[in-house]
Amino acid sequence: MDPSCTCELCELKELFFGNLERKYADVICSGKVEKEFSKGETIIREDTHISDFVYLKSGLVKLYKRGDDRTEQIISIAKPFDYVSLLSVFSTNLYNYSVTALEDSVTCNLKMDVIRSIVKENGPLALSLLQKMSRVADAIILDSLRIRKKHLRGRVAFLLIRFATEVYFSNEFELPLSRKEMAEYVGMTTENVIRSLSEFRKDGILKIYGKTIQIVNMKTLKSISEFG
Amino acid sequence: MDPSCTCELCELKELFFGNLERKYADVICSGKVEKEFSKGETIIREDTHISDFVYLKSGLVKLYKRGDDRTEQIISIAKPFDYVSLLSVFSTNLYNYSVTALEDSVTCNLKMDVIRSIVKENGPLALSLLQKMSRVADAIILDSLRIRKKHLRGRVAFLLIRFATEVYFSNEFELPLSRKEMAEYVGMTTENVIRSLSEFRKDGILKIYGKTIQIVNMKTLKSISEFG
DNA sequence: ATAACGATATGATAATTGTCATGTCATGAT
DNA sequence: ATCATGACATGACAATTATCATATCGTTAT
Repeated sequence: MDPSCTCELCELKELFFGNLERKYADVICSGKVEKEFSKGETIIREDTHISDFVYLKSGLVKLYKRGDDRTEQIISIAKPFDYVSLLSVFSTNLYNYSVTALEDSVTCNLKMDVIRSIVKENGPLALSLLQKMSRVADAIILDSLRIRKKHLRGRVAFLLIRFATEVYFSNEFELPLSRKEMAEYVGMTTENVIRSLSEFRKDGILKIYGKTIQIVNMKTLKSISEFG
Repeated sequence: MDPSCTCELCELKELFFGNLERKYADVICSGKVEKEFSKGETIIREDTHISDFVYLKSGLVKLYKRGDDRTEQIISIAKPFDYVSLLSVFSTNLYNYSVTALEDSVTCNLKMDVIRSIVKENGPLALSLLQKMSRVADAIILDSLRIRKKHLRGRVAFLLIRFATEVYFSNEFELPLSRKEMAEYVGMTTENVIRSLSEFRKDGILKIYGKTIQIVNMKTLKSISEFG
């Protein structure tokens, strides 16, 4: 294997390389390209031709669909090694979703036709991909169902808890989303998301300094997320 | 290939057999079991151990998630050869969703461990499955986004148009869902779904005889579905 | 420095949806 | 035959959310 191909922390390594014979590993190694994106930069634009299989190495991104006017619908927030381009990639020639960096991010890109041809010759790798895709799709669908059961405040609480427990591992963090984006994710209005945050602040559940959120009363927030 | 293995109309044939050498085809053929379900019978119950890969040969089913009390959230309505157990099957040991027959249905069941082991040895088959799964997941997610953008009336209109154009291929059909199930699919209350239907009837857009729906003014219904 | 803009914030009001009560009808159980 | 039950239906009212107006603040462009 090409020694320069050292994605030490990269799940790609497990995903692909654990299942690859040397000859394929070399093909992938030599074909992979790392790309850096600053916060706010678009990584994938929907309705664009799919040429690359894109994997997130570091950073944070949003997966979303553009609307008619200036509205977007956010489908999910992805941490490193979550899917990214994994959906649609095998079913169509055009990306169905857009992806934008919420924080400075690095992706690892591989040519789709290389992936496709290697998948054909490598069952274990294919099985890994099936598992990965299955997990990603499930997570998106289940989250969406969870959110739909809640009211405004519950949705906002859910989102905050997500960031605290699964992205930043801290009760204090800087929101990677604007209020508008939070609204696009939970399917409510920007004003109403702001109102919820203000209420949480007034109730002593949160402290808010611009985009910095400190969860003071996680217990209450959790119960709001569950019921509301 | 076992000549008794004649799923003439079955997509499984294309999916598997087109990609299988004779020895694998025989394994699958001898392992497959057809099961019949009457309308209303449960095909898959969530939180149950996944042993089979289930494919819908004929009929119509709903994919849904059970709630706390007596509520369900319907995720999608599946025609023959749409996914069915395709989601979650590769990622977990327990079904994440339940599946129930909306019309008399026949499934083709294959043992998961057989599928898994064959996938490992057969790349092209794996690629077919990846494409299939990708398409199914995308359809569910995109539909869910489409529905969320609409108001009550638009959601109901959307659902009716779906049945007319993609399931029954006719402007007159018998609803396979109760009003309650329609509500569970579009994410609104049963009463409000009924109200929408009544309004459509009063406006001369539909004729309703119990579960039989006749779409009189498809053009208006479509515009309601698009805006509403 | 100033203007323009977008993000954040809040209030008033309108629109939409949910909840509860009530009633009919068809169906199946006793 | 009668009763209980659940699906369908409608109205009145409450709860929730959206829309519109307005204001502040910080940032960027000129």
